[in-house]
Amino acid sequence: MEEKKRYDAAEAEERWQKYWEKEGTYAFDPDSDKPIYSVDTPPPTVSGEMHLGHAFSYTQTDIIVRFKRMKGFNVFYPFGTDDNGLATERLIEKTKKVKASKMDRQEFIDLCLETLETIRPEFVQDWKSLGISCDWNVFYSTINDHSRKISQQSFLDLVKKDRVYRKEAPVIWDTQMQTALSQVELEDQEQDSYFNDITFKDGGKDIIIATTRPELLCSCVAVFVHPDDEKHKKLVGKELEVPVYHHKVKVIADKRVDPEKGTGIVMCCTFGDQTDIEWYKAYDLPLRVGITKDGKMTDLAEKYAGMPIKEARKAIIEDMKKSGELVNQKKIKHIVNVGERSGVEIEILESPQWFVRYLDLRDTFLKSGKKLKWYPDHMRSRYDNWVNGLQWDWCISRQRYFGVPFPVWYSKKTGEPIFADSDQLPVDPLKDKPKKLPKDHTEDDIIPETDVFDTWATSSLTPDLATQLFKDHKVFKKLQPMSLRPQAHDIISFWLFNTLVKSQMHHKRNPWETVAISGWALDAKGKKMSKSKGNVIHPQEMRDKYSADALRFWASSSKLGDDLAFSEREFIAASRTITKLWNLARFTGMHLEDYDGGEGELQPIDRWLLSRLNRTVATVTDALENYDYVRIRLDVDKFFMQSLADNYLEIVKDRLYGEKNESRTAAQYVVKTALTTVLKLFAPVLPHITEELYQEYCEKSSIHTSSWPEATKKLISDDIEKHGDLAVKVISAVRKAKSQQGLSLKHEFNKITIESSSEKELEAFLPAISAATKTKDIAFGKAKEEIEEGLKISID
RNA sequence: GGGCCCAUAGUCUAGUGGUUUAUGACGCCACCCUUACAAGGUGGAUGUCCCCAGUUCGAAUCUGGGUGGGCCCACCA
Repeated sequence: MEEKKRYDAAEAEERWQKYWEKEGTYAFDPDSDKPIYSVDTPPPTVSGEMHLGHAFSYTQTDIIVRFKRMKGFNVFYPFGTDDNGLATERLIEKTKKVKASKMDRQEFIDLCLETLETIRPEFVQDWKSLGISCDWNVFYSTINDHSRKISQQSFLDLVKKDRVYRKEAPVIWDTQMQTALSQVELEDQEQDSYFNDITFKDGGKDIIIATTRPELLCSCVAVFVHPDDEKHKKLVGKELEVPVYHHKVKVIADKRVDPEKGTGIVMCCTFGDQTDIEWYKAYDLPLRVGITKDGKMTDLAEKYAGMPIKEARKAIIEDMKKSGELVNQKKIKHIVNVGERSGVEIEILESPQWFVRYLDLRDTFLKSGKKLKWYPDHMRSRYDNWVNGLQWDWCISRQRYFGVPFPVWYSKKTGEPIFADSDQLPVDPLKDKPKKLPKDHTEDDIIPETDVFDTWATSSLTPDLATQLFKDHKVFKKLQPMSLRPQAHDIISFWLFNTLVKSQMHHKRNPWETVAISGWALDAKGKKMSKSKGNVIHPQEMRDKYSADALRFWASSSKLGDDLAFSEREFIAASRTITKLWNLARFTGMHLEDYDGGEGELQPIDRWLLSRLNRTVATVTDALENYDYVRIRLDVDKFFMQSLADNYLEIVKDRLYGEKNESRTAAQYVVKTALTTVLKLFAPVLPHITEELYQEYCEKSSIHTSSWPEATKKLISDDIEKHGDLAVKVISAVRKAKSQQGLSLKHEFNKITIESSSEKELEAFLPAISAATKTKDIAFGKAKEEIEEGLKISID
């Protein structure tokens, strides 16, 4: 047999990935009777490449899934890509140098679909090359026909259940992207601004109000003061004259006013911020729209009409300075909401939108959250926190070009919506016509809805998108509810919550039994990675430099839910473990060529190792059942490096090299058992190297479909371990002596005298000590005795 | 401002009341070519367990308060 001296990770990893795909190692078997473990895999957004956070969290899930597979589950582990919505639009606009707003809509959609097809394989390849054990044939894209159909079906079902409505409502608006946004799509940004003290007129008296947005004066519909504000409460009920525009507005008392802020008096505009919306609703205030959808002033702004918002602000400030209506300006820094993709300050505008009504279901959602098993458990409170804080129904419409269209048309005559038939889905109302027209309507009497769904409206259906691939199969019912939802903590309020909402509405049950929440991968300083900071680490580079297994080893070093700072040293440590495994397996294999499969005559040191091994199996298995995969890293690594490699192997070397007898057979048995078990325990974390060594030295079939080791309880013994540990202490003391005297470890002392109160326990390990220290003459003795030659060791 | 989480050697980390003179790794220092491995081995040095107070016979561990950091929410006139 030609032996390779070194492990070529890059070569081996690619070879095994191809092997797994060819052999269908991770294929879900719909015909199997084994219990199913199903995973609602997060579909990553096709944005060109996998980032380190992906590598981190997908590895953590993969470890759990690989464990379940080895435990005998029929694993359903699909893979999808999320190629819906704004992210894709932006990607296409950038790479293809086009503007969606300046193109024919269908042409743009075709370009998106076409581009996605070409970049998707390469994108998915990053996941494959990490050794993620998804069944790549169970695939969905959130924009393909299958998903569009399910998403539209979901909408129609909610219509039927009276859970959706269309309404003119104030929505968060991005004037650059020209669409409604959800709370999720906002970012905070600190900006320099001015607090402008401006004068409203109470008859002849000046009332000073501070505002950062004087250009909204044309939209001013009321003025508010705090009901307990002694200074200003006498104004309540009066009508004030708005500067510049001279219309009159009422003064109303409301406790949402902070009397300490500004002058303690606030103007309410429709709309400046969220509080304005609340007041607008609570006091039935008029609507005065000052801003257009593309961020310019309306005719209401009179001389400023048509100006972009910021320009209008400057102009109105200058004019008010001249007129004396602006009495003071204070420079401030304040936080404003900007669109996460456009970076532009958001506005609140009223526009017709589709909503999912769910505020009435708050209690159901809280109860459902309690029924889920959360790992780690404390993540549940983030969910509760969000549900308790819900203020608005879910706005699911977006005024974008690329996405899943609403299956809706409107009657030109009545304005009533006309819904698609569920058997004509997926539909694009821009191209298709409704199956049934309302009475007295021809096709010319209808107009299509041009809005598309919020991406969450579709991605909240991932359990359905994945399992409905098996809809016509008898296994379908068993796939839901799914066993596991893995995801990161930042999107608990969106993806997790929305998925639960849809599942409760459609199926009246939770979409999964368990959720596993992973943390974030941070840069080496523990800071969030972002392109603008330039601290992005590409997992592909690390994979190429070290190996996929090393990358996984790093990812497995942080507890579920904890963030992990990038550390290249961990990759070096991982490489070391991988090399060590390789060498240990080679050594073991060398001595197993004539192994007959028997147990031989076990020596005390053999029982010591077997006890440690079985204890490790027991704790690691138990931990993995609780999603605590870090134990693999902590316990298996420790067992393998310390007990097995550093001590046991050094001790049994001379038995393995020695003549064929029962003692040698026992050593072969233990070494083979330990190697096989260690490989299996490491397999979820290091799938490539363990497969390589398992198939070379253990079995000719995949380690990943082999059975997870079971701990043999009767082999675990506290006493044996304690006594063996003493022997290891003696060996360590001898090594220390050699090290301090500058002697080679091979050096043979004439005699070693051990002083210990545990002579009886050590007695049985003398042959092991002798072998590891290369010294034949070992005896017990007293410290006081004069020893003429050799080494004296004291152990207690 | 509110909720949740985190804080252990230069760095990462184990440890949820006594078994700990705190675990392992990286890094550092010294020695060693030893029949798996020099991409190695053996040994060594390195800690106010964030701070203060309390509970307890005993606290890294429990309680309260503080400081620093993270995520989410709210505010952002």
